[in-house]
Amino acid sequence: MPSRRVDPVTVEVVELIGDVVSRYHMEYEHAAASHQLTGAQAKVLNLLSLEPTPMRRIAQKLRCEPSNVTGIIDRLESRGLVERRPDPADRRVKLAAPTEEGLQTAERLRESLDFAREPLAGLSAAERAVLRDLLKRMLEG
Amino acid sequence: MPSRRVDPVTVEVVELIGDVVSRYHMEYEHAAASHQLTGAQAKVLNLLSLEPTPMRRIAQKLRCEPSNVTGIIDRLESRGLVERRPDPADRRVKLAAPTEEGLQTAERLRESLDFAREPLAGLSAAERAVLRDLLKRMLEG
DNA sequence: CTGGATATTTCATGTTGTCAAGTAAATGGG
DNA sequence: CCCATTTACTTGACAACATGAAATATCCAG
Repeated sequence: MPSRRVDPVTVEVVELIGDVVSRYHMEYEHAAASHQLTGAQAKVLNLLSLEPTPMRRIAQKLRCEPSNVTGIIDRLESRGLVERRPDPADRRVKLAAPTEEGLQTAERLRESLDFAREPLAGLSAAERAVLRDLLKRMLEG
Repeated sequence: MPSRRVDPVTVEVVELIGDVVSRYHMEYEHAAASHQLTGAQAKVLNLLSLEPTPMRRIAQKLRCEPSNVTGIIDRLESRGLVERRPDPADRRVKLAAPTEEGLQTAERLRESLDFAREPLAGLSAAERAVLRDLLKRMLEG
């Protein structure tokens, strides 16, 4: 029995979420590309702009293998946006940290990531609060 | 002007949408992998299960270059899930169509894509309707 | 019929992703 | 202290996905 008790509203919501996901990606990639970054690079640079992070931790955040992070950091480093620093507390660890230029790029990137802010302008403050609560409960479930 | 009037609720909603997107992807990839498919292959197979589709049209749906679709269809075809058919109306066009096995796989895939349905179960019918309307207005904006 | 547009493929190339193997450093039980 | 194990990272091999340019076949308008 493939689809039993399929509430039509649920189906609609599922489709809308698919649309949101699709739009999110499109606009994220576009914003990244406008700074000559791929989506993955933009994600990592944004992460590092909060604080220098060990390679392993980056892999966990990205939910990928650590060996993958090596390549992404390599490419960011070769462009002078990121550097590897030793961790004074553990010589095995390398902390990836943004350079000055990397921080500036991350800042400009954040500014161009208005994709979710602008569409939300159409909702009132009360509606945004309702949306927040519904999304929160959906994610908890 | 980097950050003018950044409503904290808006920021929260943006973050939650990021979470939704991340979770959607994770679960989509997982569902696809459980049928030995990549995310892109699952997306295409699902698309084709609705109707046979020209290569070019698939590229438009995926928002990628047509040359990319060639490879994805190649891999699906080599596994017997999809076949290329001539378009009787235009001999330049190739229609990608699911095989019988491809249709069955698409059907099973759909069943395992409950990722968005299950979390929504935590919301009442009225709440789902509100969520639908808010998402709809957000996407229109 | 010819010239330009369209649909697909092929090839070269780059990024992201996996896995297995290797190096270096930390850690804990004897 | 010493050795075995674990942990962090890199390397290398390989596959999928993505782009762009060039080739081929077909369509279509003039």
